[in-house]
Amino acid sequence: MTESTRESTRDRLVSAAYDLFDERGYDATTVEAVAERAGVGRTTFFRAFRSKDDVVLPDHAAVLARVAARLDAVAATAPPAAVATGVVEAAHLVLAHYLAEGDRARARYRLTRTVPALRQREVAGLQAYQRLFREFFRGRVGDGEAGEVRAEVLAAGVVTAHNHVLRRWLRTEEVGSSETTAALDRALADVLRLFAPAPGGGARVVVLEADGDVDDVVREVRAALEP
Amino acid sequence: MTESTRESTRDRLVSAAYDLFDERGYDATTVEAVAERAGVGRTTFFRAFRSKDDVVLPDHAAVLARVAARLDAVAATAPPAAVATGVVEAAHLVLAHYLAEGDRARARYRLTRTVPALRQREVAGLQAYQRLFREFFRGRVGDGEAGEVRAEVLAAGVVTAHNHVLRRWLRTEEVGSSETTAALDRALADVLRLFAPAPGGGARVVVLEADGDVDDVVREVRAALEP
DNA sequence: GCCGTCATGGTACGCAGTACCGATGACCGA
DNA sequence: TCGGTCATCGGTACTGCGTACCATGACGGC
Repeated sequence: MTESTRESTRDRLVSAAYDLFDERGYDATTVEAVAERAGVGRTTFFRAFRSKDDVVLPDHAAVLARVAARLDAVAATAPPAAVATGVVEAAHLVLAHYLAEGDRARARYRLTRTVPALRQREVAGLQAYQRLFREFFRGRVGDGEAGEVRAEVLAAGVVTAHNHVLRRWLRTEEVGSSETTAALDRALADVLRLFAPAPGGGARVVVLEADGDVDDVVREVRAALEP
Repeated sequence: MTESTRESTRDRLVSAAYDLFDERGYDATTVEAVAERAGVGRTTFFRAFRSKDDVVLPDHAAVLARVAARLDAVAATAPPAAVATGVVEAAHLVLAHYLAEGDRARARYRLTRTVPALRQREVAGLQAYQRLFREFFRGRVGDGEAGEVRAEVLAAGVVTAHNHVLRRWLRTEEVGSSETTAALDRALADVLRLFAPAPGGGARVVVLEADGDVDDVVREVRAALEP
């Protein structure tokens, strides 16, 4: 059988699975029932998907690979601005995929909310993204043990912020895509700013908010830096 | 009563499981074999543990409850210093549990590294901690949508930093407990400092590193704050 | 037309997890 | 001491996921 028809059976299996999960629920739906509705045998299902829950997240690997490719495109010596751009654009890749999916993404969200096995599966998927970003940040946010921790924490922050915005979109139906994109940018900027290296290179200072007097802030900085 | 029956059935099952997992591997060990070595029936195993992988993380729920209790002890109006202390002490509870476990914790680490199902289970456990810290930080690190994101990102940072230090201890055998405790404090301070509100209340400034001249830093702060 | 090659589907099996039920034994009041 | 009650245990049977194996048929090269 050719490649195109193999893909179509895969798609038919996904559609059949989502339909049945919606009708009877995840646990009450057997793999055999999904295969039967898709018009294939049970064996074919397990050839297309490694497990029953794999059919719920069919293109996780593909999106992950696209994110990895976008991050790989950033040179090791890239300046901070290019690093930030790479992160933001990688995040946009994921968001764009969800926005394109539309209703199916929302159906999956409902499933992962209610079925513990699928929730675990989804969290494991997030972990894969986090590992990607951790490797990406390694060496870019400091050296030594502190740098390692910072890279991992930053990666967790990026993934968490993205996931937060994504969940917000999935939860509420009236939020537009442009609004969601803007919210993602804001959230990512909030996270990335925390770890932004200072232009001078000697010290790293982050100003989160500046409602008070500037002199107070300066005094505070001096107190923190001078022994 | 003999020595073996004085130990609770649950503990006997855990020991039998870890022994067999070490001898034959996780997948090659059946629940029936574990129950048989523990001297009980298969039904009793499933009465003590909800699933096969539950026996690998037997006191996850207990440690989680202790952490929750420690965080609950922090008043909603507690000052930032008390908030930070609560977080650090809660993290120390988890670390202390691992240090007390010793070899079993290392055996579990090896298992979670090699068996995919157990790795998924472990990250799901981390998610539970993260949810706890998220609720704890909610309302303490800002209001509105930005505050929500920040609470979740901060929770992810705390859990990630803790997990990083913990994994480092699990990986290398020569690291002492006091050294690990110090590393945990450092890592948590690094994370918490990012979100620490300024004492003055008007501005928030974070000094991550200060290798350069103090005047340079001050100039930088002024440049960032003054429009 | 004949023969590899590969996707398919069917069969059988192991094992996790659940439901049910009878047996055992501890505890307690009479 | 006896009998009743109740909880815990172990055994049995069942569903369903996931895997291994094998026969079949379609396709393409020779």
